[in-house]
Amino acid sequence: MHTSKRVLFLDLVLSILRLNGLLIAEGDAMTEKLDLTHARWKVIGAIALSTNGLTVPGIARVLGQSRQAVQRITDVMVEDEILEYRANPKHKRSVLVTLSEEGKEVYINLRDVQDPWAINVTEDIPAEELETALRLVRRLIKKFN
Amino acid sequence: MHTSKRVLFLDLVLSILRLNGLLIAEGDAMTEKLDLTHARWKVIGAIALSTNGLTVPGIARVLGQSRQAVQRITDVMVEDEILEYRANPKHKRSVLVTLSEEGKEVYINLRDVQDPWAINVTEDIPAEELETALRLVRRLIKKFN
DNA sequence: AATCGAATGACAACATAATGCCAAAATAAA
DNA sequence: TTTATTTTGGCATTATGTTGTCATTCGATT
Repeated sequence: MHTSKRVLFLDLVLSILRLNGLLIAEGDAMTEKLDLTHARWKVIGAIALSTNGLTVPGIARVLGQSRQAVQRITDVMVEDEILEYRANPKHKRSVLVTLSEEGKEVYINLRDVQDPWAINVTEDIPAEELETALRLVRRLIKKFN
Repeated sequence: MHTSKRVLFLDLVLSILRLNGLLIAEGDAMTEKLDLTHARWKVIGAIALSTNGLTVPGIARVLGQSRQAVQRITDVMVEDEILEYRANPKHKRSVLVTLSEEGKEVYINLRDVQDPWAINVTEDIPAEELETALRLVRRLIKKFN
């Protein structure tokens, strides 16, 4: 049966919205014992994946959120000594957000629960399918940037 | 270059979080003139795609959200006469949420902006890729249900 | 029919995020 | 350099969503 691309795409959009909600629930359940919330582990994940450090608006762009929302979270995480603000050589006002020593430990603990989860979930999914999906998702992201 | 499935998957997860944010921004920009917010068009979309009507918790399941959040939105949308609560033959307390006459018009307007957008975005993307991605996303949704 | 567990509605408290606004700084363009 | 545009920080307001709790209803099991 032939389904039009339009319907296919709208279905994909709704499914991604749904998967987003489920992923957040998964993450929250997974990080419950680490005293993390999704707002927090999303920020930690974004920073950990970056190579040269990220500014607050940079994190917001990676996460597809408003910079104000990210700023709020990073401020309290700096207070909690999970994150640190460091001078940004490329920008006087916009500081870089980095993991503190404690934050790095948190990240290690995060990976300790995240990795087995990722391995388990993808157990029966070929890498090729993941790659194809990732390529498409990135392609869409580019369009909307 | 070979990337492990684990990293691939975690990358996909972050990308989906990001795409989610961008899709919401796209939708909000698109529906600005329709006086809709993403919380609202998500509900309208879910109802419109259902065949036999949906209850509030049903909508929440489709959207991957809490039923309380959906209830809050549907309550104000009923006040605004976009939605209607109808008796549910299968459940005494859990009513069905349907589009009112005005709501149907809103949905028509929604499709008027949504369809060209969907067609435009998928212009250079083969249907097969969309199908593959949709299959994977649904597969993941099933895992997390 | 009686009972038990799951689903639902209702409400409150809280967390997260978006929006709007303005000033300062950075970047790009002239 | 000067000007214009964009980015950023900060702040307040509002919107959205989650979590927790309790009573009611539904559905399944016995």
